[in-house]
Amino acid sequence: MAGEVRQLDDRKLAVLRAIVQDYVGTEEPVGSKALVERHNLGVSPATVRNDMAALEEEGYIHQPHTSAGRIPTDKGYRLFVDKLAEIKPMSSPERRAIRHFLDGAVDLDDVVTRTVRLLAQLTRQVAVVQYPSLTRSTVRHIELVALAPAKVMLVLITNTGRVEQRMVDCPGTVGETVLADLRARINARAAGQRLPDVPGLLEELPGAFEQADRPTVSTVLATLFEALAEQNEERIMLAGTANLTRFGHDFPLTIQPVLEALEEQVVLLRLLGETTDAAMTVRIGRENAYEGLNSTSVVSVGYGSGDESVAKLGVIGPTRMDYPGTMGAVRAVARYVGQILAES
Amino acid sequence: MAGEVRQLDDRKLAVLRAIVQDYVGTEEPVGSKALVERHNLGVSPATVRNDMAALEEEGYIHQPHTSAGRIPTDKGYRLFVDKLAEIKPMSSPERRAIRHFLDGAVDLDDVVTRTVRLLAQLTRQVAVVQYPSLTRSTVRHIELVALAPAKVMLVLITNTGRVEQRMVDCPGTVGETVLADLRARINARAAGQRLPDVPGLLEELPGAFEQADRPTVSTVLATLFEALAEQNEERIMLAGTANLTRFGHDFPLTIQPVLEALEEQVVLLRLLGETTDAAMTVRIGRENAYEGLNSTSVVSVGYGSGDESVAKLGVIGPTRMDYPGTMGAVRAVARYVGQILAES
DNA sequence: TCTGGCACTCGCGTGTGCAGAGTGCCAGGG
DNA sequence: CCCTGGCACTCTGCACACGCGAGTGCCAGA
Repeated sequence: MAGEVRQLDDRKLAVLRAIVQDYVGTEEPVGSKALVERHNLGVSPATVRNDMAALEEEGYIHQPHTSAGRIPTDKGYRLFVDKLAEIKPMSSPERRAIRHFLDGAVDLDDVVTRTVRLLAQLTRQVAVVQYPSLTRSTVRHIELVALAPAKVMLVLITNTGRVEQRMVDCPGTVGETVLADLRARINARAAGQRLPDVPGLLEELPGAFEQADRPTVSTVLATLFEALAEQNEERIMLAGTANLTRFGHDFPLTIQPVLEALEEQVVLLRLLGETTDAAMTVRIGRENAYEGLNSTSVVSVGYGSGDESVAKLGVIGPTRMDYPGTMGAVRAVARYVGQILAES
Repeated sequence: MAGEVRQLDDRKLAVLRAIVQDYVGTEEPVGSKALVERHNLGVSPATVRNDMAALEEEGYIHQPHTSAGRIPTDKGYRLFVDKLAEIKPMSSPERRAIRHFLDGAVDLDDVVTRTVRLLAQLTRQVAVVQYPSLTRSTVRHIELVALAPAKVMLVLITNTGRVEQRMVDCPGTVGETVLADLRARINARAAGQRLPDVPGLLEELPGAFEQADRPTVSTVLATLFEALAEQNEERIMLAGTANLTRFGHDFPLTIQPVLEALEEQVVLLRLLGETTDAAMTVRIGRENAYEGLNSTSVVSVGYGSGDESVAKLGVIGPTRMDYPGTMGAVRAVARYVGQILAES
């Protein structure tokens, strides 16, 4: 008896899976007859109808109008993603294409640009790539350049290749020897350290200088700390907005809030921020906090040069998306970007 | 008699102006009756109809269907922009708002970001701002940093605050003294020079070094020249794509090619490239070379820190746009950005 | 040269009718 | 007890017809 119950449930799940697959393919509500024709479930339309009724009762599917086919709900997609589908690995030509496309990059900007375009093209959706975040990275080098007697340029270079620069207006003239000394001391202590740890390591530094130079040193350090702390500066790159036109028929209504969301870096950052670091995150429809994205799904994952992720990337598309394929593409791209970053 | 002929022409032009203004406001074909009601031309609808027939004959307006009102053609807008309209100056509160908004910027990235957002908001259209181009700028400073025994980072800083960095893999170990010497020599000759002129000035440089160091020097210089020459790297910033949703009813058809165009930096760069430097350029509808933008108009102008323009900015909107207002906003923003750049 | 009048043309919104797809339910069979 | 075939029902989408209103072009008169 218990066996039969499970049997039943298995079939319902199969029906749900079939509905999701068909709907994603055709974009039209799917009916019982079409279902049995296209997938060879070994039962009749009537049986499927009963299962559909049950699935609707449970809230996994929904019919837009009384005599139309069924459409998966957010809950239905959720179940599909969690239990019914597996991430579809990229084919080996696809892998080669990815690798080839990313290998040509010359600097960090280029890596990010290429990545985001690639992802948009692979998934035919909107792609988002976050620049390797300052917080997670380590200091590769800090450079001080005297531009004018009392003007110093500070350049911060991270292990991920990111460069941040700041102008410093010093309280007085800065001697070249002092600057060289300061540069050496800063780098001796900070190089290789994680950015958030750096201020603690440099705190005592002004004490090592002569009284006269301390204001200058302090000013430079203050600017450096500011640059280190400025997490807001996390930048994001977008591509594939033109793919939004494939969204649906009730077009302007759906697309406008999405375009607005995409313009707000803050929204995007928060969106990616919700990604749990290593594992791939899928947010479906109303699961997204930002309501402009209530009819979209976000697939995101962290990427990084080593084991740990320094930033995130992802894809935004309609809830009706090809989840296995999208997840496969996102995962593959994230891996390769990680490798590229590790190499450089 | 000649006076009467001119009188007539003047009225036709007034009619055209009125049609453009009304159509821009209402987005609906404008008829003769509505026209005389809203603008007080001192004549009857019938007279206006005759003028309209003449204007249509000349190709300035066009009726979408036999019994509908008239819509300006590209040629009509062109005449409007050239002869019938004046750039509308910003009101003084608007000027203050612009100034205030832009003054808060801390670095070049920030200036560009703020500018593009401001422009999008003011015009309620898509704004495009080109980063100050490397070609036009001058060298402020070139920095060389040894990251590893045979790895040097090259940082190029321009007078417009732009920073470009490159990794250099040297043929052998690089001594710190050699590097310091090279740095000093490069800056002595290149600082203050226009970027395209720099390679010529540094050509002879390897000769000043010992035989053993020349390969390294040459490698570094080669990378520098490459960075200088790389005009392709001209970057562009976009904002206001969400405003595209206000385009029209035949929406997806119109908007898709536009979104595609906006994704192609190359297209945008060429678009801005067509701007004649100082004067404001307006490209209307089919005047745009890129056919995806055939139903849009582009208003663009150069901006710069001094007299001469280092880059361009502009706005992309439907051919049916408020030209005087848009041109006013573009001009005002360009001026203020120029000032900001000059100050920093 | 402008004006008022008039007949004409269409686009658009509304309403009706029909076909097709899909459902829910019920009774019968394994 | 579950599955199946059949049947009546519901609803959408589409095609077509119709009438209204906006707008025009033209003509005769001031």
